[in-house]
Amino acid sequence: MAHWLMKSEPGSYGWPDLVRDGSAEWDGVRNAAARLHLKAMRPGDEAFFYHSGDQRSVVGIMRIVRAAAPDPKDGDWVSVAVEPLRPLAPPVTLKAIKAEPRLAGLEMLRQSRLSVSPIREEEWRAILQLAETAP
DNA sequence: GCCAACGTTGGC
DNA sequence: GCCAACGTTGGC
Repeated sequence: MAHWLMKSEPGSYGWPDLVRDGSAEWDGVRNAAARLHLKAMRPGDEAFFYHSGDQRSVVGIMRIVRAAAPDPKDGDWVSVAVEPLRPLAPPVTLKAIKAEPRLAGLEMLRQSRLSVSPIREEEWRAILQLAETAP
């Protein structure tokens, strides 16, 4: 099972919206590198839900429930279907991520504008640990 | 509000 | 095919 990180502006679609909806089509991605990552996703993969903008935190974990299919709004692009698994309480802030040496190689730090990025196994565990040990 | 990073567009 | 200009994203 692979792990991912997916960003959204909470003002446009946030974790609470996903929890309310029960599932969502993760569409609107218009970046070639992000599209490659979407296409690599398999049902059962897990992804962090990251709030960009003011919050700048990983706020929850979701599960990929359907592989990539043509984006309903534009068939040149793709979307996957996701479901919320559980919130990260407390959220893991970008600040905490940057302060953790084990996360120095994180793709989302290297390319801050990339909205869908892969997360290595060790990195996934390190972020979960940050959530558990946060004050 | 500004700026860095990066993608896209259009002129040549 | 190159590159300058411009637009967007996201962090500070």
